[in-house]
Formats: sequence, C-alpha cells, structure tokens
Amino acid sequence: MPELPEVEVVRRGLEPFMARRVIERVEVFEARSLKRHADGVEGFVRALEGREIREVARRGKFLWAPLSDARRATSSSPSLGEALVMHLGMSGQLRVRDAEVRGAYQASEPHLSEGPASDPEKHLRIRLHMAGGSRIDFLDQRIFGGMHVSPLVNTPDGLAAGTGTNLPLLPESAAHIARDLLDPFLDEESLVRQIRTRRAPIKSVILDQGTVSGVGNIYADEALWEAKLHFARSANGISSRKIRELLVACRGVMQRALEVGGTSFDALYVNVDGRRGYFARSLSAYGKHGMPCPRCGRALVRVQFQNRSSHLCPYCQRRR
DNA sequence: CACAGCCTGCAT
DNA sequence: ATGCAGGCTGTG
Repeated sequence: MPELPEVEVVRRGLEPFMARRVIERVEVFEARSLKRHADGVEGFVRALEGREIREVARRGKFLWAPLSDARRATSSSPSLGEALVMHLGMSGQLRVRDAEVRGAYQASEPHLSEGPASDPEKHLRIRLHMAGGSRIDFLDQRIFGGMHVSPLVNTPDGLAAGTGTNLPLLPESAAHIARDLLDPFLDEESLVRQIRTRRAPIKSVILDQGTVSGVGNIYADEALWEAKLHFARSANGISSRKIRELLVACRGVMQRALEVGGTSFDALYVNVDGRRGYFARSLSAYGKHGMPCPRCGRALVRVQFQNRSSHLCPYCQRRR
C-alpha cells in the first residue's frame, strides 16, 4: 500500500527517465485506469503524444509531470499548462523498462526472497513509450489508481508545489491536497492549530489528505504507537505538545522508511526496478497483532476502526 | 462528518 | 460463497 515514502521512491526512480523527455507513444490497455481523465482514452493519448515532460513532482501520494506547453494560451483562457497526474491507489506500480534498469532488475532478482518474481506484464494498464527507448509501465491490480491529464493551477501560498518541483503550480485535480510532512514549506504550527480544531478521532484527522497529506494506514498506526496515542481520541482534546510529538513521529517513521526504499508489506509495492522496500522489518505495530509490544512487552492487538484495521498496544495507547 | 462504492486476489 | 485488504471520491 503505497504511502508517501513509497511514492517518493517511485518519483525518484521515474525522474531520470521522464524529466526532459518526450512521450512518443501512449498505449492504454484498461480504460478504467483513466477514470479521472475528462475526455476519454483518445483525448488522453492525444494530450500526451509528442509532448515533453519537464519534471516529476509529488505532493503526498500524488505524482505529476508538468508538460512543456504545446497548446498556446489565449487571452480569453490564459493557461498555466497541464500535467500528467499519476496516482498509485492501493496496488499501482510504475516500472521503468530500459536496458540499464532491466539489468539492475535481473541482477536483483535472486534477492527477492519472498515468492517468485511477478509476471512483468500482469495487470499492465498503461504504457508510455519515451523518446530514447525507455518505457514507463503502469501496472495496477485493483484499479484504484490511475492517470489523467489536468490543468495546472497556482498554489494558494505562491510557494513551490511539492517535492521535485520549484514551480508554484499543482494539478487542479490535486489542488485540495495539503502539503505533506516532508515538504519544507509546510507550516507546522498552523497545522498543529488546525488539527486541534477538529473533533474527529485523531487517526481520521491525520489520514485526511486535505489536512496533512501522505499518511496512510500503515504509517498512521506506527506514528500513533510511537506517540503513545489512542486512534479514537478526539483531536481537539489532545495537547499541542502531543500533536507536535505525533507529527514528529509521523515524519520520522516516513523518513526512515524512505531511506530503506519504503515498506513492502505484501507483493504489491515495488520501486521502478521491481524491487521491494525493506521497511516492513522495522514496523513496530502495523500487522504485529499478537506479538509483544516492543516497548512494554504486552500483546499488540488489531481492532476495526471505521472499516479499517488499527494496530495498537492497548496498554501504551490508552484512550485517556 | 460518516459511509458506500470502486476493484481484484487471496484467505477463510 | 463470503469477507477482507484500503486510498480516494462522491453522496447523504
């Protein structure tokens, strides 16, 4: 389940193969992967073929690639350009096929201890052929992710929109997404204040991408465990100090995951070479129900919360 | 703010 | 056959 660290690993992997390269040809094998694209498969292909990608940017779990302008802006409809937007959803993968990378992929294959290598063509939904011969394959088992082309709009604060870009532009379709915890322009004190105005359970608040982006179920449970907070506590009943502690835990766990290539909890998350991340072995709470809490030794539990699993230590993380 | 629905693969 | 996994959108 890709969250911020996994998406950032993918962004870094894509950059050398997409930035300042022209998209020569686009193949769409699954129209449902373009659900969020306004004018259909043909429109998507037309919007991309022959256009150059400037860079690869990320905010939270959203990736986008601003396109060099082919379409001229008119005075009646001034345009800031558009971007190819990519979201991995639950099970999306972006894989680079290139002589260089294929070598790395095959060399790494024997280290993929868990299970056989997956069929590289399975669940192939979209393929971008880049000038220079590399291919970007979008694979997605569950089709929760996808691609679309969206106009770019100004960031409300006029600052760079996210990681990998200096432009104050982000896709209209992702304009409601808040800055993430690895964003240098995140205003943390105002985030703390904003969180404390909410009455919802703290876990719901940190999973709300419009409040702070990039956190998903895995890192939410890890950070709540680290900060010794119960998921169901109302955000407005928690001290500013504790909220700050939680955000530090969130940033820390995501930073550490990023450094080792992300978390591959099951076979669904891999980087652009098809390699898994190593952070699963560092998880303290997520998926550890029945095992001793690394802090107090009592058994961790898994409970249902808002139709999702939450993992916690009932002793360290009490409601009050 | 809460919840259904989107999806497929795998476990029960 | 049924349930579970869950990021995000759209509805109430």
